[in-house]
Amino acid sequence: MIQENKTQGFANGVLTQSGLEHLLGIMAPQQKLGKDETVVIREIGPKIGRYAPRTVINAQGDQSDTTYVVNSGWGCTYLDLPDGSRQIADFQLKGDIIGLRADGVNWEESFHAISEMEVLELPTKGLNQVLSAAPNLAVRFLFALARNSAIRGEHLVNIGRRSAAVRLAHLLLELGTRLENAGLADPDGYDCPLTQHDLADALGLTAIHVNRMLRELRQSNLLSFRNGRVNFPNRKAAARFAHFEADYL
Amino acid sequence: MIQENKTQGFANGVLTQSGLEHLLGIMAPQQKLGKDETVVIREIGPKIGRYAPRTVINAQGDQSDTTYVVNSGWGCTYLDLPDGSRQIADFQLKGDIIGLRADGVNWEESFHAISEMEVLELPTKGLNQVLSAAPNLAVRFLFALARNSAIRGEHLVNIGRRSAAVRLAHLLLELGTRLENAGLADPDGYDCPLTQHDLADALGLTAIHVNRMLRELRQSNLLSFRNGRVNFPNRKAAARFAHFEADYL
DNA sequence: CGAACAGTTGAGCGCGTTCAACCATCGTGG
DNA sequence: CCACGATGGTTGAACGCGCTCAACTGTTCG
Repeated sequence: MIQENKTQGFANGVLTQSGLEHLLGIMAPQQKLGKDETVVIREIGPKIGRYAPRTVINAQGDQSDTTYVVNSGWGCTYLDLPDGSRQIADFQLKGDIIGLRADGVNWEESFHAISEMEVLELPTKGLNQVLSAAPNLAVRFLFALARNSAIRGEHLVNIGRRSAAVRLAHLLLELGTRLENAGLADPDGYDCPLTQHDLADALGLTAIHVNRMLRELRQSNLLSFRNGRVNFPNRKAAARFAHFEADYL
Repeated sequence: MIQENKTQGFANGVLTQSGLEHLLGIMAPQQKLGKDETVVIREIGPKIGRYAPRTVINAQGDQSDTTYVVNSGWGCTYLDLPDGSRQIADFQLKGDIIGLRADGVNWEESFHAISEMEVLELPTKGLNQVLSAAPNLAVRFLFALARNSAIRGEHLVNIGRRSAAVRLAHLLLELGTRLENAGLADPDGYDCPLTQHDLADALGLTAIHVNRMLRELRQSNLLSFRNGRVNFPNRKAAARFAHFEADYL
């Protein structure tokens, strides 16, 4: 039990009942768990995928018919541009869904494992049957998608209208809150596998400028990010500085 | 019939069967229309809302329990910032849904009518019942939300990684394609009720710079936007310039 | 040991901003 | 009927945030 919590994984790649229930709960905490949901999930033949850090799970333009639900680890979805740069749309943590879309619509983003990841893989084509059999599950997916849309809206505000330092602080606060909501961090900080380059690609900045802004934030005693660890020495001040309000998560 | 198509509205504020079917089709064109869908929509007591141009339909933070589906006109969802500026997350055209989310989650964006709008208003709390009665409809909502998420992803790329002129061209091409998909425009141009200020707020720019970039695009013969009309004298060149690919829509 | 990768710091440039005028159009009231 | 204020659009000048280019420092891994 303690071991399972520590790794946040399913035991030996087996889809345990408690693990699945826990995951669905985090996917959409507002929606109480229906008894049928786990049953129906199992009926559509889910697989458990494990991916090494820094591997591409699904590439831009792939004709994949898989919908993913993150169970452990950090991922990101991004778009590559012709000039070689990329833009990360959002980061995926436990309970986030990726790739759900209409049949025949190409998957125009890439999905990438940042740390080691364990994901639930569901064939998208079985979705229709799943929903008709378990309306609770349909609502759960809807809510998860709605939150995803809200997160992207907040990222748009961040990139479009905020200065580099505020942007950076906002993103690091968001990630901290999301980890907390998934039961994976406490308010004073968290382990973060992102590089400065990842942050830059998510924030529409260069890695060099991210580096400078991190120094500024550290020297202002608002937050620090060094050696894979984010710390909030004064989280209230950081939230005020970044205009961060967790309501959208 | 011709009159209805011209105004793209329901007759006299009445929810006609053909109008409703048409709207659901545009919401998620990939999904063929189930017989039960319109019936169930009617069961949850939909209203038809009409809004004058430049009015707020739903304000940031409102405890609204309404999900909207645009039937005619242009809207936008945006977030206001403490410094008085705002960021438009996306524009809503016919078939787009707004406000779908979990119970108890605040609506953290504002929804604004840009032109005169006609919207279908559905009580969000009835959603659960709707989905259990009509799984086809649930899938339709899922697909509409997934497309919305994809559009926001593309907007993130736009704002995060492209120059002002490319950004602007990309957005105007996207809006043109979306209007075409809804049967409201042809490839050479469309009527556009947006101000340069609206465009600026969507693109993370100032209205002044939008003005300059529009002049540049016009002088390059890529596209023009004057007096409420967008024209594409050379759409292929414009699409190449903007790296616009319509796959995500 | 050396290659590859992530992080760090400095100097100078340029895109998009701010500030400031000014014009055109339109609805409104004296 | 024109005066007017409000709104949207247009243009110029100068500033500054974040970029580019460049160099250098760890650290990890073959």
